[in-house]
Amino acid sequence: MNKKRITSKELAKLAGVSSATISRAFSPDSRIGSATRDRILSVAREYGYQPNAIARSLNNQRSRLVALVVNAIGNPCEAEEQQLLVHRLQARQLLPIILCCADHADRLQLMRLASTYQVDHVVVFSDMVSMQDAVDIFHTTKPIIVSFEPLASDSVSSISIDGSAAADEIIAKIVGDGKTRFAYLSGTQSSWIDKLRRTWFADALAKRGLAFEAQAFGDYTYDSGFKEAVMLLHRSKVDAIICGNDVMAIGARDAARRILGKNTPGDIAIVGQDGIAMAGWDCNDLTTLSLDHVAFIDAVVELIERHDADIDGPHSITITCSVRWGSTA
Amino acid sequence: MNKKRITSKELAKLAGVSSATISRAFSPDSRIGSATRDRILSVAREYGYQPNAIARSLNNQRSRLVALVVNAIGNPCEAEEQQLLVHRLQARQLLPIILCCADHADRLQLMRLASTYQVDHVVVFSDMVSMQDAVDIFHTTKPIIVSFEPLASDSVSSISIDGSAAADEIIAKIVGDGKTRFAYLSGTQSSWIDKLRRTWFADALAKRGLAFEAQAFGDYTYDSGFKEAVMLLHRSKVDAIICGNDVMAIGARDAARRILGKNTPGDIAIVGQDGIAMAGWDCNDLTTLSLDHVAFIDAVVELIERHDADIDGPHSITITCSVRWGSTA
DNA sequence: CCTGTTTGTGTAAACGTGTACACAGAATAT
DNA sequence: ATATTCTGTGTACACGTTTACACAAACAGG
Repeated sequence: MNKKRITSKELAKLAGVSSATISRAFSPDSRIGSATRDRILSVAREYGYQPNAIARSLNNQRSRLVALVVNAIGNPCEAEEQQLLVHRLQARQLLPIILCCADHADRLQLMRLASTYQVDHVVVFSDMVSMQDAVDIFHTTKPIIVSFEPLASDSVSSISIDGSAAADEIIAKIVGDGKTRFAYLSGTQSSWIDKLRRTWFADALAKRGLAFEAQAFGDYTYDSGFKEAVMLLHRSKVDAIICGNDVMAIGARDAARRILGKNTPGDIAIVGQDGIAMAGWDCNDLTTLSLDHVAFIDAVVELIERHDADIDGPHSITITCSVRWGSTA
Repeated sequence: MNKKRITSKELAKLAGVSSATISRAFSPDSRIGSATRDRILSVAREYGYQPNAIARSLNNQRSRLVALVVNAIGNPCEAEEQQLLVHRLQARQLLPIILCCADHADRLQLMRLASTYQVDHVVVFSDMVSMQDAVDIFHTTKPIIVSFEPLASDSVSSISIDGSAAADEIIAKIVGDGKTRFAYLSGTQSSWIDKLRRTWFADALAKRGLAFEAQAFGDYTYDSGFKEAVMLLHRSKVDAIICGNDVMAIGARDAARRILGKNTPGDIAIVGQDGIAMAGWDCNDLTTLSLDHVAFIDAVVELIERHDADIDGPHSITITCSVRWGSTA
């Protein structure tokens, strides 16, 4: 049970070779006789030897650890992407370390802690961390920022997301259905990502001589979507609500139906953003500005691989959003 | 940007001390003059020095890394607990490495990889990994198994979950409402956790002279809940479905309502398990056998701390479930 | 003033790898 | 036949810390 792990030197003695040869047996492309290798591997299996990755990292200057900075784990909008990314990383023998923190100061502290572990790559999903903070903390690593905005430089790679065309499609449909009074339900007060998403819709409205009549601020949760929608609908006579994410949209839909007896899309149109799996569930069937999660994570992996191989290529990739049409708008 | 990280020896030269003193400046309880420490810390800040955690781990034999073996990240039932645990770990300066793999062989391979990193603790959430596998792979670490069943030994700690009383309450209510024909919708074919959960309800039924009339197998997803419920309701005349988790219960409810026009709880009673936040959303309002996530994670942290401090105490903790009453049963 | 303790610091070894270098022997070329 | 390459292995050091030990200086009590 609590047996100590065997080291390469001890195994060397057992196999009658030097510790260097042990190391070679575990390195695929190294000069070693195949008979020796087989013998070593067999003895290694017998004694349960595995090279110590910590020692190897120290020597190699490569830890094969990847830090993922995220807002939350439970939040479905991020979770689907996290899941995909974790799988892709693991297929490349990279281990993900999750950094997830509600408080901003704590989050920076946490990032500093992770940087101490010499992570090879950093993926920042969180819009709460500025590019500058990430670069300062991981000055040795070149972080990958998921930014919704192309801000790559020589020290940061970025993936940006363009939803303007999809937003235009959605607005066209809703306006075509005769709706004219729009509200925007933000996910956060401060985030510029939220501002950008809002702009996609605001521009589409402006093109048609319209504008948002009202705005409210939630926190990306169901409860905040519910509460803010109630207040919004009591305050003004809007007939369409664009929400910062899908979960809030579900909350808003529930509020409209339950508290005010309004149905979608007849009485009111409700639109989400993200395109999470739950949006497609029969009980939700949400119309939503949908991100292609696979393409998105493909892009992240692509950037990581370039970074790994020190390949110079474009450091910014843009993903275009599409629409998932449901029965709420 | 790609500047190399400064080492303790270099900093020592800059501060006019030896590298040992640098190390002491960063260790809270070590003999060092406070003037020296202040000077070192100030120089360190100036040059952006941080001790290399990899090197420290190699020396200390403690990595402060924790491996979390989970089934999925996106799955809400686990995600809430993962989120809580990650926060608690980070507050203790422990970094979580997520191991998440659909395929069983891959999962074992992944666990071997993580064990290579000398993780200090292992938390196995997954019911797909046997206790024996975990012990074999992490023979140096004493894994913590979340097991639903008290199987602690000197090499494994465990947290078990008892839902029998809550299941009895639920069955009492449903039978009291006049339902008699029960079906169980499992989450998996093979998992013994699923079997255990089913037993809680089966026992409660047996106490009242009843038994499950039908059984179906899904995979814990919404879609499988929907599909299996449709088949179940076409096949037999059940008027109550107990589901393996909340997400499947929502799928089953949608199927009953949409495909067969049956409403809860009048026509059919539907019960979930887990007590995820979504169960409380207005559009769901699920009756569910609910786990106290906070108590649960408290228990995990408790075991980790005991393990950390080498305190001998009971290695098994049991959490009792309660009922969340909704409008579906 | 001498002995004994405390305080602060440096020296050196250890943690477990990977790899540059050296070198012996085998294989190949001339 | 010798000269040259190639193959397989060992030796020794580096990676960046922490810490046991040694030691000088400061300080206490007699």
